[in-house]
Amino acid sequence: MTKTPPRLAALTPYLLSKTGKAVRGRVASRLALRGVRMWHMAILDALADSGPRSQRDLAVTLAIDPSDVTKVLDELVSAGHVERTRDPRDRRRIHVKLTPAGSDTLADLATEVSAVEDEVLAPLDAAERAQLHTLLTRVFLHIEDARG
Amino acid sequence: MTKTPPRLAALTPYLLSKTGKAVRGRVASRLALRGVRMWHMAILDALADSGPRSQRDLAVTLAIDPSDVTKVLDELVSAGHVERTRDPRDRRRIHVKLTPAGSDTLADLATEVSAVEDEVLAPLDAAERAQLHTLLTRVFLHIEDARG
DNA sequence: CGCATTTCAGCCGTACTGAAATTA
DNA sequence: CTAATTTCAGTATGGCTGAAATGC
Repeated sequence: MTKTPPRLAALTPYLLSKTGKAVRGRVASRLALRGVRMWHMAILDALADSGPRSQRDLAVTLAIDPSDVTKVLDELVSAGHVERTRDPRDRRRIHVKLTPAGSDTLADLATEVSAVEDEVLAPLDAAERAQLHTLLTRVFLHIEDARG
Repeated sequence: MTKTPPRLAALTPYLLSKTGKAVRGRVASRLALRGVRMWHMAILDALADSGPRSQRDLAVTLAIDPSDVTKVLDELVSAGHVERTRDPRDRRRIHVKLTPAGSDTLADLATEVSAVEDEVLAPLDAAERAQLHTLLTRVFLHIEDARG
């Protein structure tokens, strides 16, 4: 029984921060069963959505540090989920491409996240879930472009 | 311009995790200006809400590791925000009490958090903010008692 | 020369683990 | 003796910084 102090619970930022952390933890646990972490999935997702792209692009799009992109890609490559190839037109750039295996894995990971979604949003009916998603999306977009 | 991959944006857990993290970051920056971190405020809040209590109680209530409670309290004590006294009836326990200075500081911190709330929820009107808060509260409570 | 991209080595803050010291 | 509370020391992890290597 962990009754949060009322003053904290009254603050929306606190609720956002706390539920966000809890959700992240659950998703991370699930993904760990498949041997990946958050950034692995995010990168696979970005590649599936917008096709092959440079590491730099991935870093900017996902707001992740370029040096961390390198590490995550090292693992994704050795797992056979993505392929790295030098861009012949600008040899500084490295193009990253999803492999069929990576695509399959991504589908599995999405299933895991959906499972977490069902768990976490259990107390809400379909309309309420949609409402929450809409409100969060608006807040999220607002935050996103408030920082470039 | 950080356009999140559509597949990720479609997942409520992702939105929760991401906005939660962003909000946490903003709150942390604000609190840092006053020389404190999240847990400092959470502990001050818990003390303001329910009066003096043992470190163990604080740890359980806030779901923070007892050893971390020790460290945070070290800082709160030397800042003059709380007082530690041994419980005479059970000398293993240490009772923690808010000082007037701590109480004042807490009020300031709450103001900072409210400012962040206004920033973050800017795109929502009053009714929508209330809606979001209600939905989040239900999800939060559900998560909270799903883990003891 | 300046600038962009990738990579590496290391640091820092947070959270967790394990064990000691004290008291019940 | 077992269990509860506080504390300390060490560990692991993620995100960050700074610089090197390469190419524009």
